[in-house]
Amino acid sequence: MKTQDQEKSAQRRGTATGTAPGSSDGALVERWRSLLSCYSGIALALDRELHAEHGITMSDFEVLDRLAENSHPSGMEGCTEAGMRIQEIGEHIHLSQSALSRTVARLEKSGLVERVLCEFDRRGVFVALTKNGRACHTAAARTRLEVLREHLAG
Amino acid sequence: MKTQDQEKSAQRRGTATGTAPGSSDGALVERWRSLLSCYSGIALALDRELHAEHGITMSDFEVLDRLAENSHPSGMEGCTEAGMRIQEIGEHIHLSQSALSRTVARLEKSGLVERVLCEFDRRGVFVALTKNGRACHTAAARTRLEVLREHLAG
DNA sequence: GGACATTAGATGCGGACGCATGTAGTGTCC
DNA sequence: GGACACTACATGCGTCCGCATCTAATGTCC
Repeated sequence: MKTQDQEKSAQRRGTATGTAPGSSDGALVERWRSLLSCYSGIALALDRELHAEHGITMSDFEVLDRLAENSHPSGMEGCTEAGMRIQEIGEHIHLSQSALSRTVARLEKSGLVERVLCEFDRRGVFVALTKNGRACHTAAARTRLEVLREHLAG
Repeated sequence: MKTQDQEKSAQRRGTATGTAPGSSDGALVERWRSLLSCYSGIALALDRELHAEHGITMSDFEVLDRLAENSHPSGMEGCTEAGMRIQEIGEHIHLSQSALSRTVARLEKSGLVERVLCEFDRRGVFVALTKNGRACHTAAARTRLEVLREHLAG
């Protein structure tokens, strides 16, 4: 189906697992491994800390973070929260639409965000931080920083 | 509950979400976001491709990869497979012990690895690539490379 | 050699994910 | 204005994960 030759030549170079030819391939895999390792370590620690200290997951925090960013983008905001469309959040987060929907549901159940039906487009939903949600985000952001300081060369 | 001040000052700097004080903190968060984004994109694509083309997950592939590395570390190997202890694999992979155990079980069920009871320590298990397992790893390694080339600046 | 801590691996459990699909509400074209 | 494609979000489903715990086999100390 494919060229066995490519792999054979890789083996001939003696570096196993495709670490062979132009060296850029090997370097690519090496970069990926390093990325994976770095991410995994931090994600594990961060998820654990966020869960232990604030009862939320990394994804939960990401959503809170987007909402917090959005609500005081320039330090000037009168209304407590205008809210963001779920879709809009989705554009700034690495989560499937379904996972995002459930994450918002979870956050709502925890009282950290509010869902407000959109008047203009009744399919849509606005999501806004509650008071508790903002407090949780503030505290969790501090936790994030601590974890990053420890695990991301600081 | 905590110092609103810190967050306020962040707002004053106008960059939201803790991008404020010593700049190293903000940079740290920025690096983390970048790492997260980079990882998420690649992981999603890689997992999809591996699943579609070889019916395995990223974790499955990682295990196959460790086994393949181990079995012909210098291009010189007579015996088909000596096998690796699960524990040993665990030292080189970012997966909990339970997840690793299940991953090996999955791979065995798919006929990609064999489990051999260890004679010396009857608690232990040796895991070795089968012929199919090696073929799958070879093919999947090519897939990985393609995905990395596309998603990791290559 | 028998009691006790320790280790290797398996497994029950609940949570989060992505994919596919369902369900409203919206735009569009005739 | 009614049919039809499309959008925004929710949900059923199967899978993978980590944590806690269990089991069986070593070691260890007396």
